[in-house]
Amino acid sequence: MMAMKSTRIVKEIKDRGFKITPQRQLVAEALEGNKTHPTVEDLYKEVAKIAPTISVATIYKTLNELVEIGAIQRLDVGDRKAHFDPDTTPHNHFVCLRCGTIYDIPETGKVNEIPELPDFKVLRSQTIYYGYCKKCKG
Amino acid sequence: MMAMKSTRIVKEIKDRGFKITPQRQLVAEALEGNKTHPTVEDLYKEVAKIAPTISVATIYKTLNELVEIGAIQRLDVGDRKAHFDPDTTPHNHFVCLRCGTIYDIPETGKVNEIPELPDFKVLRSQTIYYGYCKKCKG
DNA sequence: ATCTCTGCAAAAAATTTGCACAAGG
DNA sequence: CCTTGTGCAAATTTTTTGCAGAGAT
Repeated sequence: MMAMKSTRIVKEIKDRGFKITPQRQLVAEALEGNKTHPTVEDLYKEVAKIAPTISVATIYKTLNELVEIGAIQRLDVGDRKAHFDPDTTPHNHFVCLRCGTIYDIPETGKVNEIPELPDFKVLRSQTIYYGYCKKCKG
Repeated sequence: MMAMKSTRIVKEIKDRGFKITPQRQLVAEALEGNKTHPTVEDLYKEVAKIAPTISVATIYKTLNELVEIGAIQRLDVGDRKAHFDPDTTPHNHFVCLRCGTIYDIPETGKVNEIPELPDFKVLRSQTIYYGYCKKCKG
């Protein structure tokens, strides 16, 4: 039996009636508070340190569940890999075109305002800025 | 020899010193003024009607070139397929979560404003709205 | 001739699926 | 037991790459 830290994500898994398995626990812990916007591979490597027999398929399944229940969000920045963000509150992202790092950008109020679009029911929005970060623009 | 319509995209290909081949001409024509945000497959099918021997690899190569020279833009909306948009002027997109249709949303001024981010050199931004379109929200 | 571009096929990368078995109520 | 979840492997899907030959100056 492993130590069962009860994180926010773990709680959301429970609330939705999913079982807390060691695998889900580890994926949840790897994501909780994680600001690096990891890919599936990143998370797989991270979790595999502790549970070396876990399979990538389980990571994919778990992540898809977490996205479906709204515990985390998927982030597509154009590198053809899914990134995952445990922060589901309104905020934006900056992607460095040179090093690929994804930074959180606090919402400005203006940008995150959802305009009234007569023919659409808008549920959420997502703004991505592209450019060069401090490390790379020099 | 085919009819060589000189579209904006064709012009940008020329200006960059690339040759205007029948394949590039057809991909350019398929994109010019296209508001449907087609995928590679969409474009392949479209172009293959006229040039049945064209290969998907050529479509990919052409599209990547066009994106690199800034003649068109790549659009990632979360369905794990690249979409392409010949409109490179500032505007946003709405993605219907039910039918997957991508709609153009005119810029509001507010949303497309790029905030001053001290540690970043912002080159462009991209806002995507998610929800249900008129056809699907009923 | 030379340089570029295309088509084919193979490879690579990312993600999903099917199924037998394990785990836990 | 019965349901749910895992791991493995295979299958799918999307995209890239290598190379020989075609085409255009």
